[in-house]
Amino acid sequence: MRKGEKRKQELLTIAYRMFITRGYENTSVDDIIEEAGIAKGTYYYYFESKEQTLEEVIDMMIKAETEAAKQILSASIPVPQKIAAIISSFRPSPEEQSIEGALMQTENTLMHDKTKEKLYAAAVPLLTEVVKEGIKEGIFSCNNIPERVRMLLVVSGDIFDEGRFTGRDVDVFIDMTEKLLGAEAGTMDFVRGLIRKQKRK
Amino acid sequence: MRKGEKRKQELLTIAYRMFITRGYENTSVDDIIEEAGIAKGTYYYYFESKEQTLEEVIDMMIKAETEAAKQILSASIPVPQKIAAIISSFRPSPEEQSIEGALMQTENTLMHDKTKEKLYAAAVPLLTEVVKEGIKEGIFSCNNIPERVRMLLVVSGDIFDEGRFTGRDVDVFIDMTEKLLGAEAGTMDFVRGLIRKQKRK
DNA sequence: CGCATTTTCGACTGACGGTCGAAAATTGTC
DNA sequence: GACAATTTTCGACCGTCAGTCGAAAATGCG
Repeated sequence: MRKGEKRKQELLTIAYRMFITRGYENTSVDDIIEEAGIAKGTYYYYFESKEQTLEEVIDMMIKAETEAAKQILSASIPVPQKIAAIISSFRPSPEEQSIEGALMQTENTLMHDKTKEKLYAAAVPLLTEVVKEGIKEGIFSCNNIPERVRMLLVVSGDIFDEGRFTGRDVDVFIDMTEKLLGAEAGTMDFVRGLIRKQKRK
Repeated sequence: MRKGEKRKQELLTIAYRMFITRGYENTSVDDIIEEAGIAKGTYYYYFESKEQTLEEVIDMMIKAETEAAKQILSASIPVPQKIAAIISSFRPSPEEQSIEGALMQTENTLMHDKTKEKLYAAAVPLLTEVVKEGIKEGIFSCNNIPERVRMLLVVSGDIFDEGRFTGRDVDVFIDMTEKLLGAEAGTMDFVRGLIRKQKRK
C-alpha cells in the first residue's frame, strides 16, 4: 500500500516531465514505462488510461499553481499587483513551454484544453476575492465579478501563452482590464514593466 | 484531371460531414473510405495525411463563413448590428455542434484549435473594417482595432461556443464590447435579444 | 493501336493504447 | 516459520489506426 503510492507518484512525475517536454501526443505509454523501468501491466495497474494520467498530471500542476497563487492572495502588496501576479502564476512556466514551442502548439492541444477549464475553476475564485478587495478599497467598481475575471483569464491566455503578442496587445489588455474592473486609467500600467522583464528571461 | 478534382471534393464533403457529426478523433480514415467506397491508396492519392484533410475541411468551412460575413459587411444595417451578425456568422452552426456536444468537447479539441487561428485570420480584418466604419460614424472610438477585435472574438468563443453561458455572461460581454470599442453604454444592448432568439431554436 | 499519365487498388507495416492470466513479492495470522 | 490472502509486477498478446507501396486498371492522346 505504501509502496503503491510511491510508485504512482514516481510515474506521475515521469509522465509530467515527458508531457511538458515532448508533448502529450508525442509521449507513448511505452516511453513512460521504459523510463520508469516497469512493465505495461504495472502502468495500467495504477492508471485506467493514458488520458487519465494526463488528467492527474494536470491536477498536480494546477494544485501547485494554486498554492503559489494563494500565497500572493494573502501577501501585503497592492491589489492591482496581486491581480497581475496571480494571473501570471497560472501561466505555463518556462519549463512547461517545452523546448520547441511551435511543435507544442499542434501536438499538445488536448493538454492545453484540459488545462484550461481546470485552471479557470481554480483561478476564478481567487481572483474574484482580490477584485472584491479592490472594490472595498475603492479602486475597482463592477458587478458580475467571476464572469469578468474569467474573461480576463481567457484573453490573457490567448495573448500571453505561446509568446505570441505585441506591445499593442499589452496596451489593449491593460485598457481592457481597467475598464472591465471599473478602475481608473493607469491603474494597470505597471503591467507593461512586468512583461518586459518576463520576456528578457 | 477533371475527375480527380471531383473525387477530392467528394472526399472533402464526406470528411466534413463525418468530422462535425462524429468528431475528428472518432473518424478513422477507414470510415471515410468505406463511406466513399474507395480504397486506402486512393484516399492517400488525394491527401497527404488525415490531418491535412482536416486542414482543408476547415478551410472550406471558414471560406463559407467568410463569404456570409462579407455579405453582412456590405449590407445596409447599423454598424453595431453588423458586428453582432459577423461574429455570429463565424460561430459553429447548429449542425456543426454535433449531436452530443459533451462528447465533442474532449474528443474534438484538435479541430477546435485549428479552426480558431484560421477563424481569427479571416474574421479580424472584416470586423476591423466595420469598427472603422463605426468610428467614422462617431459611435465608436478606439485605437489598436485589430487587437481589440480579436479579444472580442476570443471572449465570444469562450462564452458562446458549446452553449455554456448565463445571462450574466452576456451582460458582461456587452459591457466589455462597448468599453473596448469606446461606444456609449447601451449601444450593444440589442444583443441580449438576439441571443434569446438563438437559444429558443 | 500503342504509349504515357492518372487514378485506383488492397495487402502490408509499424506504432500505439489497452487487456489478461499468471507469476512474484508483500503482508497478516496462527 | 509456514501458509494463505492480497498487492504488485510481468510481458505476451490484441485490435485499431494512420500511412506505404508496387502493381493493376482506367483514361488520355498521337
